[in-house]
Amino acid sequence: MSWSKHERGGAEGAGGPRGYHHGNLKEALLRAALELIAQKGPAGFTFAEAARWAGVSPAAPYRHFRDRDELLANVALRGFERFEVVLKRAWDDGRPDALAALDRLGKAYMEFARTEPAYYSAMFEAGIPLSTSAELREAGERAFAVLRGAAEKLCAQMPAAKRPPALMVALHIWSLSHGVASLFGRGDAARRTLPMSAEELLEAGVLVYLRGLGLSAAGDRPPG
Amino acid sequence: MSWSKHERGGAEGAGGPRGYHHGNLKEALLRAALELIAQKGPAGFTFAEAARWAGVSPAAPYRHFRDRDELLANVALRGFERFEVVLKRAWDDGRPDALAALDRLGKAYMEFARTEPAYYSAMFEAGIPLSTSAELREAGERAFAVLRGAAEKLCAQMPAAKRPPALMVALHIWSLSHGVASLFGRGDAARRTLPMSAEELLEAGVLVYLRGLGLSAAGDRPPG
DNA sequence: TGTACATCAGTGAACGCGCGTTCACTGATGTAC
DNA sequence: TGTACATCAGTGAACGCGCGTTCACTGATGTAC
Repeated sequence: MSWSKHERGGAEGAGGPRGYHHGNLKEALLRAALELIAQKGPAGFTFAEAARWAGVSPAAPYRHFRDRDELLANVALRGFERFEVVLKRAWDDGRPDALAALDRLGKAYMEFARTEPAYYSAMFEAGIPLSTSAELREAGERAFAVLRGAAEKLCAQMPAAKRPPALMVALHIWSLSHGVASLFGRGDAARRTLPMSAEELLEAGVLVYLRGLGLSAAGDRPPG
Repeated sequence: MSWSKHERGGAEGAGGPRGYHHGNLKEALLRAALELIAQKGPAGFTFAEAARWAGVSPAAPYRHFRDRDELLANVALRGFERFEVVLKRAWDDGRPDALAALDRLGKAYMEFARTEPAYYSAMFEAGIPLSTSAELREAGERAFAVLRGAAEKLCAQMPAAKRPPALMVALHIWSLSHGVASLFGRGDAARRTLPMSAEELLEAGVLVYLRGLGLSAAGDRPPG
């Protein structure tokens, strides 16, 4: 790896002419894919165009990725890794208390979907089988594990007699977040309009849900 | 319209040779699109292949649809219409009571997503702007109106002082349903695995949510 | 420090393919009289 | 009932295009001595 010597930005342009070797083509291709997905969705992204965008011949990408799908899967993998980091930071081990931390977690979820639509769709909407690679599946599970950890902390606050399964709680919160994000959370033309922000909608939904679980601190009057 | 004379099935095959005129090509193309979307997703579906599948020359579809997108939008339109019918039947004006009817509604939602994945992805995941046509937007709104009507009936049962906005309730239920459906509800390779059925997950989630709204009949102990 | 060499990461030309789209056309259908 | 004609819904050949993929190749880099 000689990346440190040849660190380069995205496409050709800023940085003057490059030599015969790109130096960091794999990285540049990942960024190109991200850019193209953001522009036209995971469907409208081609291997050839990624190469062009990276300023390289159409044969070059084959040195780094078997095919288009492998590149896409790598984008999704990286997306899960970032997602995990973002969610973990927001959750912050449930400090100062689980409810406040969960609120941040929801906001972070929506912010990720909004500001990284390309990652988000590679991860959840590109139809990449999780079986593509063990690495991908594990990265996805680590991201989900943050939600699950949050659910466990919440459930631990409840009296054992009326404690729901933490896994189920995590799945509910994930589903609601994903539903809000994909229906209302993005800037596409395909977006549905809404009388409130997606963040607010999600926050209100989670509060109602938690109250339903019996978490008494979770808002004592109906939200609106 | 001479369809009654020439009523035909999907692709060429059963039914013997057809004449110069197909007789019901528009219909056949819609079915072909549906079939192809089901097989390879909304991305992997081409105008030319739909024509081939309908047993017709590649130029023929242009008599019925301006381009690929218009055909896709028609699939989505028809999907919303069917979705509305299915949801309405399940809701059945809230008989015998709103909670039982809402439970049926949730099951119907999931069943539609599961048995009609092609419609479902054309409607929600193909990235077709709702602004494509007024017809499409209105069909989408009519389908959502069923959920909204259900939310209104539920809210009406609550004391006015603690009554949440029905629109918000409808959006929460829709988001949760869509989230469960798209993460766990379909047969793709991209599906996530789950320790329970998607229907059960959704039902449990809705119950918790309703309890959070203060609907006391909505299950008095935590589900699991 | 210099030289020879292996390895790596690119090139660029070529290919076959399927798609979208157009065009003048033609067979079938429906209708006016 | 029959004939002439307008309209409609197809054909099929052709085109340009961009993609995916391969191939022998070559320039740059790193390393052994």
